[in-house]
Order: sequence, then structure tokens, then C-alpha cells
Amino acid sequence: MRLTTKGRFAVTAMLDIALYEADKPVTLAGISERQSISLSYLEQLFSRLRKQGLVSSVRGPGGGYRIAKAHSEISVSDIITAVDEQIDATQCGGNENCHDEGRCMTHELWASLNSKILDYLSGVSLADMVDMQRKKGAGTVVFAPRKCGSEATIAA
Amino acid sequence: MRLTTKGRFAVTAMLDIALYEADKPVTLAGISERQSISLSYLEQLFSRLRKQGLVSSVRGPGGGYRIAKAHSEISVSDIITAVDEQIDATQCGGNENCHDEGRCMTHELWASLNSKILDYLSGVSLADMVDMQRKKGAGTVVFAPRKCGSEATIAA
DNA sequence: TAATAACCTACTGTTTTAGTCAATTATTAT
DNA sequence: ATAATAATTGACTAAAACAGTAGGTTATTA
Repeated sequence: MRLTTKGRFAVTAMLDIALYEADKPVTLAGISERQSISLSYLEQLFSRLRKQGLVSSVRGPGGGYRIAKAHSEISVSDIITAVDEQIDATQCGGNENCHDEGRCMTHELWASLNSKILDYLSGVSLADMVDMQRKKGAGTVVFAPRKCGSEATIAA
Repeated sequence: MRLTTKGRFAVTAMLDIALYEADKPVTLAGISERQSISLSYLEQLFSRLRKQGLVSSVRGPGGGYRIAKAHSEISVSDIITAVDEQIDATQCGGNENCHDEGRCMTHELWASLNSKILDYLSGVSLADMVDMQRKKGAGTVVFAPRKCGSEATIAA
């Protein structure tokens, strides 16, 4: 599985646009400055985000990027898969040819983990993150779009 | 976060020992052959697994490795953290200095994801995996040590 | 027509992955 | 005793991915 700064940067950048876009689109230069992410690196990421239809672009002065869909229609997993290609905890990528043409002994474990992660990340939308960000400072906060046994609690 | 073949190999190897150890300890050469993992690579992994107290070793002829604790006392996350150092989806490793000395906007998201993954992997023990492996072939199987909303179902 | 800002391609340094190789040490069977 | 076994250690390596740079081109607007 890959879950690196590439994906984190993409999520951060998307959230930045969601928070700052109003009448005008948001420039990568602005995101770069606010979030301390290299401009050229952002360009690479946004090339993919645009091809996946998550953002739309406007060229020229006053141009920039906009979120292309309703914020509630874009999940964190959409963003990560757009820039990172795959969220997959199995080594065979679901091909089940991990060991001697069959499924490796631990295949089910990774497949199951994989769907847990995907469940979670696809359950958190950009809209959720915007809400969350606006409520910031209210102490302990947790993303919990789906009810699940022991909820994680992040100390403030 | 890091969740690579290193961790997968370690889990597979530990499961192999758990399945094959009886009166005699299990040799790395045997694991290497059965699981198609390079012997030298296994040596590296087992150096760490031993230092973490997950396995004990016996040198000389008839020697090999044994699981050092009750199978139910060793979780998948124990194994992965032993060889991979960290399971951490936040970039700051919980230090909360991810952005300009404060917490980055997406900090809670990654922290929350992190604890979800850890919850899951620490809920699956070596004993669970052994049971699971022995029951193999019974069709659709899922690891579900903790009840949680939508259970992942892996097609057979 | 000049400034802006997206868009595109190629290149680069660093780290991690996934090993290899060669030697040493401890134990057991002969 | 000694030969075989098997863990243990350390140094080294090719390939990939990550994170970022550099330099240019194209479209749009003031």
C-alpha cells in the first residue's frame, strides 16, 4: 500500500481550495504559500487531479483551480487514488497470484485491511473536512462518518 | 505510513512457523523454500523479530526459530512494527508539528485513520491466522475480530 | 502586448526496498 | 575432535519511489 506525503499533499491542497475558493478560482501559487508545498510539485499533483475530474482549471490571469464537483461528492480516497494510483494493501493488487499462482496465506488479511482503509477514507468527504476545519479549536475532534466499535480519540 | 512487503513477509514467515513448529524449531531455509522468500532477507527480518522478543532462536543442527509467546498474544501489528519500525499515517509521527509548528489541517484525518488501522491489525492475532489457515477452502472468509458497520467480504 | 497562471517534459538527489555476499559463532551428530 | 548445521552479523548493491527542480509552452485577461 502507498499512503505517502503525495496523497497527504493532495488532500491538503484540495481542502485549501475548498476553503478559499469563492468568486475566483484558487492559484497553485497561493496554495504553495499557505500550505508550504512546492509549486512544481503541486503542478504534478494537479495534473492528475484534473485528469481524474476532481478539479477544473482556468488559465490566464485571475485563473486557477476550482473543485469540479459538490464537496460532498469527493471523498478522501478519491483524492488519494487520483494522485497515488492505488490504495492496495495486498501485494498482488487483487490478482490473487501472490504465491505460486494461488493466493498467499495472508491474502485475506491484507484484502480485509484494504477494504477497511478504503471504507474509512471513502466515508470522509471534502465537505466533512471543510466542516471540521471551520469548527477547529473546539477541542477534541474525531472523524467518525461510520459508527464503529472503539472510536479513536485524539488528545487535544 | 509504511505497509510494504517487508511487513507482509514477516507476517507470512511468522504464520509459517506457527503452522510448522512442533517438536523441532523451524529453519529459515524451510520458510524460504515454502514461502519463496530470500533466505538472506529472512535473516534480516528475524534479527528484528528476535530483538523484539517475538521469536526465540536455537542455533546449530536441528535448530531454528520458535514463536516466543502464546500465539494469541502476538498481533499482526506487533509483527509489522517489529520489522517496519512504525505504523503511522501522520507525517509528523504524532508530534503535531506538521505545519508551521502547529498541526496541519489534515492531522486529525491521518491520526484517525492511523488508529483505525492499528485497531484492526492489533485485533488480529497469530492464533486467529492459524485457525483461519486451517479452515481454508471453506469459501468466503473474512477477518472480523471486532464488529464494525460494513464488514468486508472477499469473494472466493 | 505584457503579465499571469496553467500546462508539460525532462531531469535530479535522496531514501527505501529488496535483496546479495561473505564471514563468524554456537550447537549437535558422527 | 571435528564436520555439518544453522543462526548471527555487517557491509554492500540495483532498482524503484519520493520529493522536488528547472525550463519551457500555451491560453487568457487587463
